[in-house]
Amino acid sequence: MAEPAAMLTIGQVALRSGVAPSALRFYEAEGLIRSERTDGNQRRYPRAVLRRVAVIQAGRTAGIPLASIGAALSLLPDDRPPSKRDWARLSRAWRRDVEERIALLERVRDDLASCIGCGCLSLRSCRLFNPVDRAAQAGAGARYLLGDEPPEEILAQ
Amino acid sequence: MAEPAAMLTIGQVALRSGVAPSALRFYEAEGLIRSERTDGNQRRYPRAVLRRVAVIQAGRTAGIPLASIGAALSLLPDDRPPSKRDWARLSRAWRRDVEERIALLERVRDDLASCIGCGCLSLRSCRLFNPVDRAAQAGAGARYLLGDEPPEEILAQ
DNA sequence: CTACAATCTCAAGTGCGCTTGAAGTCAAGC
DNA sequence: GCTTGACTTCAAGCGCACTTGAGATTGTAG
Repeated sequence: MAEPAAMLTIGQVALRSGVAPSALRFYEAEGLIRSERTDGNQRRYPRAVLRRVAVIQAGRTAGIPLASIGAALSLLPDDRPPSKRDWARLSRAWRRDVEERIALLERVRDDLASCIGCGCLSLRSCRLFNPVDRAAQAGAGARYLLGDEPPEEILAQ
Repeated sequence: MAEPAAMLTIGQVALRSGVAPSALRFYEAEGLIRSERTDGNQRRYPRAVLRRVAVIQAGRTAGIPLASIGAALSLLPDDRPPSKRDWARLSRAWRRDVEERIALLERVRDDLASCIGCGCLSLRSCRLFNPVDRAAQAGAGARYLLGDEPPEEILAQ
């Protein structure tokens, strides 16, 4: 006697997820979520969409680009609960991303702290000017190539 | 006998900082850095600009919007080394931002971990669906307003 | 003096993640 | 049956942080 599992309107999903209808339509256009349609062409979502939207939200918070989130979501079943393995795979992959991001931020935090110590006056030791893994960013590469002398010159004021 | 402290061309600053000339011009247009000009109207930077650019880079890495970085920089002297107090002020302010951001990411990380445990099958305990401080994001407010029942319904598949 | 790389300005373009607006359709309550 | 609010599509716009390109000028090495 499983009921038809009432579908949600876009407004209801928006309310429950905290995501604007326009964003939901956008996600659908980008293939991150799907909907069925009424005879009158209005979207109807299975409840499972809320899970997907929650995952999208978590990914966005973690700074993962929408396209990557979409790729990850495509590994999950579309409107059925993901299996433990499905989920573990996605979860692990993101965890690494998140932890890298955390490590980067911790480094910035520590650099800021160390700069309080050095006062940035005689900052031979200031890590802000030793941008070790700055290249790790999505930069245009080619950072500190040839002319990269040690901060010596920078230090002279 | 302090020499004229040779100025840097935009290309040199680009090379040493790892920031593209176009970005340096952009930063100047936005008031984050300044330059002097040669008779022929080319930019010349004092070495101190490298400090400012490094600060900009650190801020960007920390996810601080350029405008806020600009505001922070405006508290620092323009082409002289900042005093310990100047620096400590900026440094402390950003440190809080960075730590908030880290805390947010740690929460996402932990949520992902907890979801491995719950498998998202019977996720009464899944924190992904309990978006506690999701509202802390730069969202459009109004998240989980009235119709915000506990995940009960979400849980039903 | 000349050649050539580097620099200049200004306008327009890019990528991401949406939002907004116009013009029209649908669905639910009275 | 009608009104009203929620919904539809499509195109365009926005904010951020830059990049790109055109066309002109500068600065330096030979």
